Amino acid sequence: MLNLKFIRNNIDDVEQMLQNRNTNLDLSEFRSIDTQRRQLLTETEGLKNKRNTCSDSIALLKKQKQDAGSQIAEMREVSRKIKKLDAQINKLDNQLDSILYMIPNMPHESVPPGNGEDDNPVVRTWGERPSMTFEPQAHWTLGEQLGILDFERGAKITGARFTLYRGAGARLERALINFMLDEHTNNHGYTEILPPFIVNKTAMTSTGQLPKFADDLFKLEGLDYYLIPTAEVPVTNIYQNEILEAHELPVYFTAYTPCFRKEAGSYGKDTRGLIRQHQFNKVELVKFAAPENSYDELEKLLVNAESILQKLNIHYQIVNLCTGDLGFSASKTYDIEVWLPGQGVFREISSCSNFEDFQARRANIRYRPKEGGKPHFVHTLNGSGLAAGRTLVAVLENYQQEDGSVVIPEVLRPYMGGMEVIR
RNA sequence: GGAGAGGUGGCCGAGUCGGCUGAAGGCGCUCGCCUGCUAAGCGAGUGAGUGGGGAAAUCUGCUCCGAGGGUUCGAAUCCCUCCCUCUCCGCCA
Repeated sequence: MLNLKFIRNNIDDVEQMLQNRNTNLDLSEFRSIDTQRRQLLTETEGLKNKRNTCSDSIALLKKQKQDAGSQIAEMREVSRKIKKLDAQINKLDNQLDSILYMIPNMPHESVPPGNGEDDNPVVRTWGERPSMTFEPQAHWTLGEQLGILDFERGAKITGARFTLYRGAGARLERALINFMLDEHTNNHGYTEILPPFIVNKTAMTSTGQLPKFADDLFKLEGLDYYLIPTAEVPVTNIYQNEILEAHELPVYFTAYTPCFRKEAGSYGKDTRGLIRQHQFNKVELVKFAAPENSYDELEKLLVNAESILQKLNIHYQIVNLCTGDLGFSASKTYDIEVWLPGQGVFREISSCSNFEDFQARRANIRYRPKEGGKPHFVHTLNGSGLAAGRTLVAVLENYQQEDGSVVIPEVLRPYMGGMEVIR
């Protein structure tokens, strides 16, 4: 969330930002609650000051065995007033919080203006479209023909948007996960994490999934526990309510987890194939950085994610999300979009974001600056490195051959027991 | 699931019959002194949040001893609820 004082002092900018992000939120309520709250706060603090000093003198009187009856009677009245005021303030605090939690992050100045995904400028492109002398197939056709993806049985076991992997398909997904983790831990300096796949409400609120996006989460019956929609949630919360030392920053974590999303509101979208599942696998990259170099860290994180596709030798492009397409918690986001010949489109395979102190403020993650003094909020970043299911889609579609077989990319073969082709 | 113990500042750890304890003592850290360097020693300082005054150094109010309620003029200290940790027993991957 944003800093209360920041909103108070820059309310016009915040309202402009809400417009740019197509967010329908009126801040007039915020204004009135905020001023009211501050009035009551001054009042109650004055009374508390009186109570504190009086309590001291009552203690003194009692020690000297003198009568303190009249003061006690007076303070009884004061305490009653304080209790009443505090209750009012508490109510206002809750109202204020619920507004604060719904305000999205301020975009960084380098974020281009725009209404939606069509306005995202392409930052750079890597590689080329594979030249195919035949009509490329979509991955769902390839996967079913090869017997490695079984959409019907997945739906039978659970429902729509659940898929059964089989044989070389299951192994290929596992190979991709292991390959990615090895790259990030061995070559990019990340520490591997295996976090809980179920988290509590506090963790979900810290990273921004709650309260606004409850509809997209799977909640466990009768508990305040949720299935994670991304490893970002448990991994960012590793340092919830902690103060790090400046020399510890930046911290790099990578984690494989399954991800669970309801995909509410996307009925009829990407219904075929592996693109939009309720459960998918992802290797995530998470960073905690000092504010002064968090944007350098974002560029590096992006490069780390890209390197996976480069080693797989798959064509992709990078877009800079515009104000209208930017996620709720992010200040800036790059999407990596991979080329899918079977569908003839670029599809998002990774989303790399700097959240600045937006999540850190919610999660209360701070660090003590080198020069000493009060702790500051860290900047948090994360990005997919990459979504494994969609990477598998990209491999199938880009490495397909005319006969429907799929060549396994060189770098994955050691992870596939030396297998070279799936046929 | 049953029985018991406990949750205090960056860490360890005191806190008596509720009141000069935002918190003793120690460690760590910072600054200074001293020894040729290192180690040791000596002295001083060192929690967080939020509000107000001042150009600033800084001064000042309020809150915080797992979380939330309650009792009281006053609670880290008493009562209730919840959460977490540890030990033992049972069960289980």
